[in-house]
Amino acid sequence: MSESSARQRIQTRERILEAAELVFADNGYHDALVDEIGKRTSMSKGGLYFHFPSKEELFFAVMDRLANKLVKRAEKAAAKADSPIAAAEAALGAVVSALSRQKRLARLLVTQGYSMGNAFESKRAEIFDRFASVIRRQLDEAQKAGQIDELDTGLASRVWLGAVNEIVVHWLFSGGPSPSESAPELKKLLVASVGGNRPESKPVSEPEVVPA
Amino acid sequence: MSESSARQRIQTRERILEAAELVFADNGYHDALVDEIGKRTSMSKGGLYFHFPSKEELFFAVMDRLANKLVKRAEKAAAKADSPIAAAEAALGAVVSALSRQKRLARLLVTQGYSMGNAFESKRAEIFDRFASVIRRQLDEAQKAGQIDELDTGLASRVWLGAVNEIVVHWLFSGGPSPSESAPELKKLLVASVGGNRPESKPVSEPEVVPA
DNA sequence: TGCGACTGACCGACCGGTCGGTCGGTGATC
DNA sequence: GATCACCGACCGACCGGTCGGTCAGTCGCA
Repeated sequence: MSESSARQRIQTRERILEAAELVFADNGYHDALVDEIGKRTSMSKGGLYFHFPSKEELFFAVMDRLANKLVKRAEKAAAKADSPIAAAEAALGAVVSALSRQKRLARLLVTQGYSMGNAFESKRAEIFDRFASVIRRQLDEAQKAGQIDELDTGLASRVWLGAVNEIVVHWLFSGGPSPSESAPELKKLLVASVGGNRPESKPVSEPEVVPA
Repeated sequence: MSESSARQRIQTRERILEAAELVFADNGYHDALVDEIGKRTSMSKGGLYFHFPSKEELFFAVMDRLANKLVKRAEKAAAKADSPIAAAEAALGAVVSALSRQKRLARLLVTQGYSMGNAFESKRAEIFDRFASVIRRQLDEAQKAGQIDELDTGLASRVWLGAVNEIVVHWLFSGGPSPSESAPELKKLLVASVGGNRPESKPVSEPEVVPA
């Protein structure tokens, strides 16, 4: 049964990725030990190296998997909204609420990558660009619809992302308020930054909470 | 002459700090070698360890020194402005222009710290809080003066910081436009985010360029 | 019997930190 | 002003723990 064995294979990979996610999130790339990932997977180091060629590749795989999940979540939230500006808000809200619910996930995406050293740069850029372009697409639509000012939506999307990033980091490092707590006020600021709320925009409902 | 020897002492410390700044900026904490710092200082490892108790302490000293410089610069720029909201813009502009001029400095402040691992968290928090409170103070003033909306200035200052941070990182990692290039548009977005530009606010002149 | 999945002992490069030693200068003593 | 004790600054060979990665071997299934 090459069928079921293939299934088995990706299941094992998944198991490893999940364990690796935990370990990387807690310790950062450099301080994460391959042996520790092995322990959590109940698999030896050699076993891990059968499935992934290096610690670095494993880390990238973890990051890709997470970014995929989150981007999809953001896009889904955006699709449900009934106006472009609301969609942008919804996408942002979805990300914020997901990160708020899972500190580890937040740590991993937002800071732990850097501990890899300069090799992480292009990966970071790739992932953040994906998020930025989700926001950006909505802002472009909003602009076409006349909901917001003429402006550089590429820059604006990065401002939004950066804002979220900082709120999350502040929460993680300084014990600031949970991002989801600040979300309403944060959305107000960001929408105002692009000149939204023309006559008045209806408030956007929070995305419902679904397990990751 | 304990006088001149004390002077000598801090001069040597300064020499080390400068070399360390380069090496940490280029390689990140973990990939930076103490030996390399020694090479650049024309001093042996033992010599370095005479002046600093550990690699970690040396790194923190480098970060503190930089943060001090930049915060002072921001405060000076703010002091020159003639309205609170202009002061906030000026402070932000000063930081952006300093970082634009020195990629290495930008790298160090904005990303390389994380490569130290979780030990860096509190240092990062401390440094960013210092910048945030410079912005925040101005926003508080602006609010008192009725220049901007009622809002959480703590949150807003972090939004501003985060935005700058992301613009800088994007420049560093993805070869985006220089932050100083985006600065005017960026300022517009951020001022709008706090509801500035009431009747109209006069544009703020760029801080003059002085060597760091 | 062949093969994919997995084991775990082992390797060796790497690097922060140590420590015995060197040396130029300084100031007290005669 | 010569001698000497002393000290702070610095040297650099070396140590020792760590950890990513390897590989010969095992096991079970088809």
